Amino acid sequence: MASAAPRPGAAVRGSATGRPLMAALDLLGRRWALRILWELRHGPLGARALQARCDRMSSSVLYDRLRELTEAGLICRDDNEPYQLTDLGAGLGAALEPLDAWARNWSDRLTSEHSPKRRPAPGSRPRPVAVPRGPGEPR
Amino acid sequence: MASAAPRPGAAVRGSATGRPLMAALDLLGRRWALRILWELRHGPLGARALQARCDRMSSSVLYDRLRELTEAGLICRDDNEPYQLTDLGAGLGAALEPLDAWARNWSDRLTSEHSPKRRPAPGSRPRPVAVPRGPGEPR
DNA sequence: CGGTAGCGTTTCGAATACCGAAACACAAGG
DNA sequence: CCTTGTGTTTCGGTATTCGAAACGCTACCG
Repeated sequence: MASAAPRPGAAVRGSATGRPLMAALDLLGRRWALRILWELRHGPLGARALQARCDRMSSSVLYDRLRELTEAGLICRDDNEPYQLTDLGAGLGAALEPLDAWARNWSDRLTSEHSPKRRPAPGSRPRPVAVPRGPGEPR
Repeated sequence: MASAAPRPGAAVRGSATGRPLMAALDLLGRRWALRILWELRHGPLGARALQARCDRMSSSVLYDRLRELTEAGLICRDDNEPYQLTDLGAGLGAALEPLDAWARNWSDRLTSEHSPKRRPAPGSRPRPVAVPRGPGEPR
């Protein structure tokens, strides 16, 4: 049986504190979760249509995710209509864009420094940075 | 033995496409990964100090994450100095803020609609939203 | 009727990730 | 020496997550 969907305030993967960001990353970090939301951006889709768009996604995971995302209020469905995003789920898309941009930059850096093992080319290796005094702290 | 750290371009958890965002979520969605980065925002920390700040994190996972984050170029260490963020890792903090803000809003909504099971109070249930025609597509 | 095709959904064995505690190595100090 | 404090690895057990196959249902069609 699949366990309960991550909720802010309760213990989640990544930390027992239940900080909202942790809960979000727990939810979204699960396999295919984000991909499902992504596919739904284009419009409502049925379960099998979703599965078709997400190559290799198995249906058990699909339904686990659908249930979790529904409990989280990111998707919903009317009666037996196809699944669709809620306004909350749609807002998530915008919130992910900076992370997406960062990830692209990250990807560029990793791939430009010739891929082989890990050790970046001499002179271009990751430099430490002066710590910017983060404002909030995790609790 | 721990497997290789997720890299953009290679298959990762969440999708076989290796889209940068997916790889990022794979990496960051792993238990304690983000927490470690978060703790390092305050300044360099040694392994045991990190473990102390992250209650209940077991050392085996800690070192798995440290290795992964290092391979990903988000953290580094000079010789046997404490671990610290790279500029790339520090930039991630900023990229996460919108997501953090979204997560707080999400948290507020979930907790305000009296927690019980899932069905939100009548009249406040998640409404579907007109699909905003997302620009990019997954691939 | 049968059959077969599409959909939503569940079951189940196997792989993986995670945990907690113990141990190893190594350096410094008393 | 012996203790104390680091950084790190190993190991057995447990929980989570996966993928493939199966199940049930509603058409639709010959």
